[in-house]
Amino acid sequence: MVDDRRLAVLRAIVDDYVATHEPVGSKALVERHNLGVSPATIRNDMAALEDEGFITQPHTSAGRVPTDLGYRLFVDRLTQVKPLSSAERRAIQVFMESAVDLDDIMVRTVKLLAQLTQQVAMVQYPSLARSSVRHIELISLSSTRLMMVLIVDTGRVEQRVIECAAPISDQLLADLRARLISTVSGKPFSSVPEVLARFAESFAPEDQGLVGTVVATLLEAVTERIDERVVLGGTAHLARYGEAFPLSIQPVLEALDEQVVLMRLLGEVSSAGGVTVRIGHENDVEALEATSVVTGRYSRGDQTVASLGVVGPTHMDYAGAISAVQAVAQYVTRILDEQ
Amino acid sequence: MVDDRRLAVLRAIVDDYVATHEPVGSKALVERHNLGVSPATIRNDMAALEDEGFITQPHTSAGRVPTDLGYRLFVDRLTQVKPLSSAERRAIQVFMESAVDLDDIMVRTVKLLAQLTQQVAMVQYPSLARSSVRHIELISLSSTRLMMVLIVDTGRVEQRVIECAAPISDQLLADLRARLISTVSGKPFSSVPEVLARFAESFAPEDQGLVGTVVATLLEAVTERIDERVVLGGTAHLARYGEAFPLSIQPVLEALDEQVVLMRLLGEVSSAGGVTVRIGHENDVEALEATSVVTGRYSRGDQTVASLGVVGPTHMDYAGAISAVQAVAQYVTRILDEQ
DNA sequence: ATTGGCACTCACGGCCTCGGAGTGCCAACT
DNA sequence: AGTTGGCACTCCGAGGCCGTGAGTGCCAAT
Repeated sequence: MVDDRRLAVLRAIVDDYVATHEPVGSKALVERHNLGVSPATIRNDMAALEDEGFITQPHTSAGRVPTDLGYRLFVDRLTQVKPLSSAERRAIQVFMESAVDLDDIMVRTVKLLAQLTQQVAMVQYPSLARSSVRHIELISLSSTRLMMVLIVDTGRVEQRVIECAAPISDQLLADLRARLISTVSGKPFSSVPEVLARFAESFAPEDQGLVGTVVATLLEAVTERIDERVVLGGTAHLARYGEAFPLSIQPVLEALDEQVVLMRLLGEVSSAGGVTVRIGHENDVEALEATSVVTGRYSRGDQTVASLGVVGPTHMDYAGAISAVQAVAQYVTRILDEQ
Repeated sequence: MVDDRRLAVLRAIVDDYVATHEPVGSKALVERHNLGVSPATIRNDMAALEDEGFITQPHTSAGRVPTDLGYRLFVDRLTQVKPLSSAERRAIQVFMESAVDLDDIMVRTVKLLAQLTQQVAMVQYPSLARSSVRHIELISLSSTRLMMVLIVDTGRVEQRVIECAAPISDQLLADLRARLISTVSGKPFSSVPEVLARFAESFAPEDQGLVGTVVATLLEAVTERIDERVVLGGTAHLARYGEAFPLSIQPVLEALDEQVVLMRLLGEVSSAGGVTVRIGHENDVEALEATSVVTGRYSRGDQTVASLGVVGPTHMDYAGAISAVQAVAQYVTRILDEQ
């Protein structure tokens, strides 16, 4: 009973604060939400919530504001994702379906996400699909060590050292090299996994272990985010919070300017398939202490391709952001599959 | 004599205002710059400059602030571009030389430019170089009208209608189509002009007019900015101007979020080879009324490839921005040529 | 456990004052 | 004519001073 109401109070505080961006007091709370109790009772609950670290007051005799911990609890326990309206879904569909190519899809996606959430949106976007193999080389370093050199048509060069269980004969190496070259060179990264699917089978059984290792290494190199890109959109939404934003938006913009940071934000996704929310200092990027990041993953076929998400102030509409990220990720996945 | 001093005064005002972002008065002016006259004289000059529309006062009994027109005059007449220090040049060289591929060059360029100017930098970057022709089709619409359909390997489709001076025989059309396909399909855009250089010559003299038209149309389509991209960097610098920035930075960010706007900014470059400066409302983008744009062009070989530039408040360091844009454009050109 | 009452706190907005920087004008000087 | 010093005037902005009101914590009563 008591605990239930406390949660309700927390939810109400978050809701109000998100809506108004102003500390919320006990009286306003009972008026706006129909909790069937008096302000005094709420005050007690608030004191308890403050003790537990979920809310805080900017100064004595001001209303309460949720802490990062408060948002965390709110997100974990209270949010029921509100599905998008059917009108929204239709709009998304139309907007996305008119995309021309991969670049266009990404640009549209980021626009869409920024629009839906009214936040800064980011879409990670493996250029895998556009790179292709120019050449591949296998060099023997010692009897059990190989170096694989992969030359991408963008001019980039990737090197890997491969440790083999058993010594490799020069002949096998030459054979493997030749067949590998003829199989993958000129092929776009995206098709390499397919092309190599049955590659090992054509070798003698005793060599398949080694071939498998080499193939696996190559696949790893190709699948890895070699040449990733992140598109950013809706940065203007940051400016909306004027002075209300804790501190200036400058550090945030600086952070978002760094590809590396964006990658990290988008990379640190929970293994679970759903949407991840990182609140305030849960982001280990210092400049983003006052922001929350909502990320999701999208895929093509049945392999995960990359992530997308939004960045906004901690006092954001989590329910909306989560459902938008989820929905957009789904649509992108669908569009990619259709292509 | 008089006019000379007035220009000196204007320059001093711009210098001071750029440095301090505060309206500059007559007394401060004579103190900081050693104009050999008294404040009263300066006041007279200021009054004249104000009459002519070069400066203005935010309110009575405040110092003067340059108008857009004032900046224009300043840029046109007074700026002597200060060359970069040799240390700067070396740093640029090192930074740029370690670029891996085209993408990397662009990312580095935009970073560099933002760093040097402490402004928002943008680099236009024709993906021409990366697109290639998948297929080309010629369809007869009437005896003198053709439709050319160009399919790019990114999946994009370009259509052009070609009006011919004389009727075209089916046979010529079929021949042209076949030879065009075999000549350009699979070729990267960048090589198409070269590949088609002597294409028309292999046709019968009486057909060369038509073939020339078709080739010209194709070249146009290929050379045109079909699939251009713009990278943006240093947006954080906008936030530096806090409230000092006329109005909020939101509209500016919004504008910069739009590829289309960026294209326009970078596209409207004076035909002259040098650096173009557009000040305040000289940009016909409304949101950028309070900003100036400095753009330059870079090239690969001897054909102009694309533009780069910076966007900042009208009270920016024009001399620095101009020289930085110029220098970076030169370096990019050099790097591209070396590749 | 909940509630009404009460005294206390403190940010915020309005109001006023005052200093100072800057101006325009005018008369005097070169 | 151009330059200069003097002078009265304007007006922004910082600082100080309330009064108000929302909000709190505590306590006694239900």
